[in-house]
Amino acid sequence: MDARGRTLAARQCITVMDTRSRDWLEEIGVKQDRITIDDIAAAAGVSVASVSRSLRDLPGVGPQTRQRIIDIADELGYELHPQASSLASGRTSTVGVAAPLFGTWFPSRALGGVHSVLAEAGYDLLVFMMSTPADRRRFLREARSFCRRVDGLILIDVFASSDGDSADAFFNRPVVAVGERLDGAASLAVDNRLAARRAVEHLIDLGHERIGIITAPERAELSMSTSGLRRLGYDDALGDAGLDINPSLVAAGDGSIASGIEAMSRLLAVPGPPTGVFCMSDEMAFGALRAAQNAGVPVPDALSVVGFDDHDFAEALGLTTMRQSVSEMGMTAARKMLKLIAGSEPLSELTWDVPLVIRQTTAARG
Amino acid sequence: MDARGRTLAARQCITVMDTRSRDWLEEIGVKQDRITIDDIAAAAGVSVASVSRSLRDLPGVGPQTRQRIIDIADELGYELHPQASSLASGRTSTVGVAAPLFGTWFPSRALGGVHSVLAEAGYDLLVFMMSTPADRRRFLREARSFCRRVDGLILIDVFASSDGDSADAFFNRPVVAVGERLDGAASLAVDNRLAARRAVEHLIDLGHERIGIITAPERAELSMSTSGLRRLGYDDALGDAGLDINPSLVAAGDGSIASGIEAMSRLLAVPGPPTGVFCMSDEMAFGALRAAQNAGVPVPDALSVVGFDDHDFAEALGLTTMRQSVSEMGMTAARKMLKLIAGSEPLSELTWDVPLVIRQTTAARG
DNA sequence: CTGAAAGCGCTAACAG
DNA sequence: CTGTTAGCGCTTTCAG
Repeated sequence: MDARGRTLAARQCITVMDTRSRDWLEEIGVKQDRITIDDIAAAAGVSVASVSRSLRDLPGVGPQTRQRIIDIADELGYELHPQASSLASGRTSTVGVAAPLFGTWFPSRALGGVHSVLAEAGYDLLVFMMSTPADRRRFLREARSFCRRVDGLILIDVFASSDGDSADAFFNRPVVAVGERLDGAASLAVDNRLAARRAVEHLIDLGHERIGIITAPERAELSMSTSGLRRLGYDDALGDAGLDINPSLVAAGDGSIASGIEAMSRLLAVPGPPTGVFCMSDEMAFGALRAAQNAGVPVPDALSVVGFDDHDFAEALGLTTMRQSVSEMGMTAARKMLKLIAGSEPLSELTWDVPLVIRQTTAARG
Repeated sequence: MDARGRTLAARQCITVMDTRSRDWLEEIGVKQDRITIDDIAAAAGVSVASVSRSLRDLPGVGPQTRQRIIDIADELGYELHPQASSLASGRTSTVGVAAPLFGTWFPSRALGGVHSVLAEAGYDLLVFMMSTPADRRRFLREARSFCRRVDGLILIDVFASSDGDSADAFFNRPVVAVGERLDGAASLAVDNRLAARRAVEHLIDLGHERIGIITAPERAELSMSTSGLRRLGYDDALGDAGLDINPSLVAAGDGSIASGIEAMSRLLAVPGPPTGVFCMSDEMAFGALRAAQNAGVPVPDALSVVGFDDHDFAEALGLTTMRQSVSEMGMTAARKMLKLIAGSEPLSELTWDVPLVIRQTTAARG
């Protein structure tokens, strides 16, 4: 350790220990920068085994001995060395979270939920972001070594092809998937088809008959992606109501506001324009709202819009939408992970409810 | 290892090894689940030291020996045990990122930038989220043990009081702060005062004289927070232009869209309402835009609005704003961290430029 | 209830 | 260029 490091370590001690304990440390011959379990054992006059047991609330230590050890460790500012502990025990006290893109609403929100419960349980979070296809390949390549660093893996909104091993076999760790079902993983998924159907039925109930849809992109890798399922829900609702599916009322977006603006503009330009529109994401719905405004089409008087997500902005903008409660999904996923790690539960597939939240962008057909 | 674990490990091997290598493994007596450096050494007929050197591109191994070792490791699907490596070397190949709230735009975006460069450099990311004051306390309490798990710490948008140790001394690791200056840390900060001044000057240049401001909350802990500095910039601009600072044109928001709506509504109700408004965040600006729309005040004809952030939505909504390029800030911070870890650079304070981006919500006073 | 001792898998001197 | 060896700091049988 260089001079600078030494100084820093010394300063740090000042924060942690009072004068008495520092003197004491020297008295008992501890001069190192880093306090180890041996120091505590020496200071307490016991073996390292007893220290380890005491500090981890394991049985096999007398009450007064234990308390003394804890007090001393406290006073000396002892801190467990995570890597050493992990090497010896095989546990890591860390869970991995892989998600497509943290700069994006859904995964960020979910990550927040996951973190809040895991932090409380004393787990750290190792993150792996997959924005690009290259990242996805990298993940597959590095996944196994990544997984050695964690006790479990939470996959947010990531698809894993099921050819070959199931998820827990491949990663050799318990895994919980949020947003999608996954073979060999506990999952927390949304019934996208049903939810979309409900959204469109809301429009139908309001008396709308020319109902458009702004779609999100398909994922080529998957036979039935979120987008595809939501599209089926749209078809279901229209079909059940005896309404035709009009291809000119289907506009493709890419998930962004800008694409929502563009798609809505196209829809508004159709000969018989829709009086109601279902958007596969709130962001596109925001765009749709803006396009309507630009075109002078009053919402909800001349146009009803329903979104999907319940994005943070949805309430303020009065958007009627399907609520995903992503943060809560994250928390639930984290709790499930904790149980899986403890080995106290089997895998399970939970379908997350997506209620309709009616606000100000939908109204009965004028 | 229980039966289930054993099975999984076996299945996993199938993915990684072809038949030949599996037979070979048994031949040379390897029967464990986890392949260690010793197995590679045995298989290659060399010492573990040579394996370690070869795999880490360290000098001191003959070219053909090295290649043979690499091939064998590859064939056997050898994977470094991170904790063991870390325990022995003292390095962790991980950097910590602490931020207030990942569900929020600024930190999420920054995290994305940080991750992209760190991932490429082979570092993992350990995250620590501080949404609540309780989280902040927890961070201070656990920071030192958290830091043992990382080679460096990136603080996004977190304030640390400077009483007591400087940052690198306290954490005993290199730290880079993004968003704020911090004693003992490299920093990447924005000149909030100057940027706000520029925003308001833009309005002044456009001929506006009654210029309102929608403020973000102060942080009680700090004498001069982001919000306070931006307010000073507003005062600077008005002062220099010889315009009065009218307290009734100052409306407080909390950063949210909803608060922006409310604040703008208040401003619009003032006897001499502003013709231009500077919002301390884009989100509040979105709210302001909506309030104007609700009130039938055309933007930018009767009201100019300038925000601060260049939020993802700003472009689509045509908002004139001060661009922070948060993702790039994150990338720059990460690169700086890499250099600090390598020990090749001193701390530095970089002031990040915040250019004005003129879009459609500002225009000359009509 | 307590201690001794054998590792966990890898790195890094130090010899040869 | 290569091998030997002594740890890194903690956990966990196994004895006592």
